[in-house]
Amino acid sequence: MFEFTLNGTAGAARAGTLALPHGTVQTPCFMPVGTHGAVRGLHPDEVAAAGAQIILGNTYHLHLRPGEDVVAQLGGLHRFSTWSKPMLTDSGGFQVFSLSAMRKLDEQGVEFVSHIDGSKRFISPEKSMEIQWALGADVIMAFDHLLPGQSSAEDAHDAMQRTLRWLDRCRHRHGELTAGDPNRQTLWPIVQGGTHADLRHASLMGILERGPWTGVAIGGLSVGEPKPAMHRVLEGLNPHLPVDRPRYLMGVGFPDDLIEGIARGVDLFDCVAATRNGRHGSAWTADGKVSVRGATLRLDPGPLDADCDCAACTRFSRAYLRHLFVAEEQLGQRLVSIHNIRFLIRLAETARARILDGTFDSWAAAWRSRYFAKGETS
RNA sequence: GGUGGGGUGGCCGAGUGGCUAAUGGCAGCAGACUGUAAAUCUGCCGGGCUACGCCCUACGUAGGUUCGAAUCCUACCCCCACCA
Repeated sequence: MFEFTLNGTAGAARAGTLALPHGTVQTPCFMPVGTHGAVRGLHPDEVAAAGAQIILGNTYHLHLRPGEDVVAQLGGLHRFSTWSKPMLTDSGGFQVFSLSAMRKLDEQGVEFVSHIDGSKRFISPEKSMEIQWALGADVIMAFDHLLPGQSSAEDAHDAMQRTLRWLDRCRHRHGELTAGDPNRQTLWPIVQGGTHADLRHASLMGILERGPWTGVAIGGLSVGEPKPAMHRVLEGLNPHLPVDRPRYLMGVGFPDDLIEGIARGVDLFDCVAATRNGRHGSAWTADGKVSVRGATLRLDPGPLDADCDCAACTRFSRAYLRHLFVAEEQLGQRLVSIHNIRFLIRLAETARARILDGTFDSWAAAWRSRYFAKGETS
């Protein structure tokens, strides 16, 4: 269980297969985010129909509501949500970052003020493991400390070292929890270190010393740093990452980020942008972004993206989708969310095919020039 | 026909002498969003410019008072309510 098989490579790009308790995942792969145990706005069948092989859940949010005890009593997150394929939960580490204004951090852990009712909640590495074990995802993440993208070397060093110390505690507690059932859930560590090459290297070395691991995540990117900085981090880590383990670039990304990540050896991605932008009326297409509310779509009978096979593109016109947004019908938000998810999943699927047939580089080059032809940024 | 109330930018609606090209809201337009405190947030929104400044045209219509009027006065037009 948790084995990763490399099926082929093209330069740094890799195509693999990851075996998890609830199924296998073919990589490269985009994982939709379902913070509260649901991909926002979508039915699990729609998520599966979009080609999702694995989705995320969130420790912090599910801990607050409904509580991991409730989820456990209802049979775990898979049964509770009826999502039967693999699942990964984030540790709450991202909330250390995103809720920085309402938390207090020390070596022991992080005290959050609940954004729901103002109550104080304490999450430590051990607590995160306990919550994630109760939720029951196939893959769980270490509780880490991440910082804004442009943090100083001193701050990044501090957070990176804390993340390593917390990793020891995560591993210890998770080992206790899974002792009787080691094939049910696996824990992945997270490389931190900001945009500082030496810190990233030290973080990875610290992680590998503590191994073995069934996968390695790269966190703390796409949090405000310039894109080339993220690319340099990935390039710096690539030669040192275990070849036979999946690499998960956390919280990334936009379509071009998937291309650049895959080209630099990343296997797994997750990002809320597909669903959030979908709800906000921004769709990705092979020719760049399309604002679904845009006046130019008013009488456009064509699909959002002529190349797309999603539930929105195979049936509805741009004019109708625009109408739904203007009329504030939820169907519009749902359809564009489905489209964006399908777009990223299909991008990863195509990348995999191109890696396997050896044409990844030329395909990626053509993809970039078309996607950015209109001069857009992402 | 009489009495009272009212006519403000695409719509609704503030504003009762200068700080008003005119508060708000809606509609419209554009943009942002990366391990989800987001069905959210931001900007533009009379016209024209050799534009972070200037010039036009604007508060029913026409005239008047005033250094200065959406704001005061007069006439007219229209709308609403009630009374005949």
